[in-house]
Amino acid sequence: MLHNRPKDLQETSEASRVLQAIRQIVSEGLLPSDGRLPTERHLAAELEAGRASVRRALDTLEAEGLIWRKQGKGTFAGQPPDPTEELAAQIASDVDPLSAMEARLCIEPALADLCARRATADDVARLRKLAERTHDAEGSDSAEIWDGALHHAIARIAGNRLMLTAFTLIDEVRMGDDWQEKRHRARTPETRAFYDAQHQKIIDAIHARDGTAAANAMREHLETLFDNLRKSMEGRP
Amino acid sequence: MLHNRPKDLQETSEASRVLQAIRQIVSEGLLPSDGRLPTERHLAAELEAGRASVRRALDTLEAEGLIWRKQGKGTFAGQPPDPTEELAAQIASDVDPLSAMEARLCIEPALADLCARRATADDVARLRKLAERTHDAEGSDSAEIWDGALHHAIARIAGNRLMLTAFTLIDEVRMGDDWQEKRHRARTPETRAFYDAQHQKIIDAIHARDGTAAANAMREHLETLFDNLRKSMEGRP
DNA sequence: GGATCAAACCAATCGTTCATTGGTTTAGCC
DNA sequence: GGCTAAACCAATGAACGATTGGTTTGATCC
Repeated sequence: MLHNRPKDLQETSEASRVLQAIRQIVSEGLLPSDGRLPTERHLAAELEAGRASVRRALDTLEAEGLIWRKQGKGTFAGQPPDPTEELAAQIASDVDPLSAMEARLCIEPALADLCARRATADDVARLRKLAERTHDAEGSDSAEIWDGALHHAIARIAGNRLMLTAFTLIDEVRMGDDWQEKRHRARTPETRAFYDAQHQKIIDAIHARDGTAAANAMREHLETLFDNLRKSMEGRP
Repeated sequence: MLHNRPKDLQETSEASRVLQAIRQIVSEGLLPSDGRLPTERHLAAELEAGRASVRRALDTLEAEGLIWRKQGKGTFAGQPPDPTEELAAQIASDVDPLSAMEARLCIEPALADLCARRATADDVARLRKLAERTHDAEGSDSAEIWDGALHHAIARIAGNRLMLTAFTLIDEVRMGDDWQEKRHRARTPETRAFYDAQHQKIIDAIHARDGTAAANAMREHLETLFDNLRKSMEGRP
């Protein structure tokens, strides 16, 4: 409770006072295990503020990605949950690497296209940073992870929730199991240099806002991956 | 009703009599659109048999894969549904009609392509039958359903589990609600004739095993749907 | 005795209702 | 302009009852 707020010390506005108070609640571990915050009405009463002020503060925190809200449900700390993983686990058993690649070849060029048409300057900068990380990665493991992050970022920037979910589904299944090893074998120093160049080409097209070129570059990239995967598989089935 | 069953002709047992009767109900198209069978109690009364006999018959049909049952829900013809619906229901809230159409434009042409390369003669025959049903459908509701079944069949024949799941995801979200009404307005007698012709074109391409043509025909079909949806939306937002 | 039926009960599901919660608007107060 | 208070909307969830498949029991009929 903050009942003893001195009325004469109003150097900071009501808005920032409330924001600070809620931010403290969130950052400290003072929440139930599900991360649920008190209701807006409750917070308003507790902080002796109006609901509008509380909501403005929550708006800020939501924009910062620290909380997420759902009408009729509540306000929660952290990121909104992604139910995709569960579904991916369920269907992973009857999906083989080739059909996963087929699916990627279908959806990722389209995502690159949308990405090129919707990316902001910030987005492009973030992609370049990810490509750099992929390039600089030491081990094959690490390179895989940054490569995945790059593809995922492109999917997110594309700005279509359904297609992002479809991509995530494919990605989860792909990361799932088994063929991890096969892909590892398919990633040699030579292919890595090749992949880096293709990533550059994709990002350049996105930077140039050329959706068609981005889609083509992505398709080319995936075809390369596909070929290498096939080679690696027919060698040792 | 089978009230006039002669008591003296008991060459076949009660069990097989009930089984035959229910099998007929399932195989004929005497079910509501969702494939729901009458309740066990209802069937028992209708067939003048006990519930136990009806259940034994349903056990057989379930073992044959012709029906599936769920406690508290009912008995249905066909196969049990995917776990995809759950995911669809969860993300349906933040998907708008336009982005759903965007996703369809991405995935369905690719599915048509794969379908053309993998469909058997039986598959093509089934597609033609569905297109016919769509054409003959009386109401706008009914046409929607058969249209959906046609697109779903193409996705299934394409033979890629991941892409089928992605399609089902989009389809479930699309069928969810809200915009149902908008799509209804977009479906007029003129557009329906147009759609029928486009369906024909798609199936012809599949029949000819021409993947590229099938994809293009599908894309054209979806573009038409997209345009009509947009018109219908801007008219009354 | 085997098969069948009637009845009763259990458990899962669905539709409805109602309270809760975030989302939004309006009016009034410094 | 910033803030509060109040009222309303829309979405969610908990609770209840009705429905439906799942199961058991005992009676009935060849």
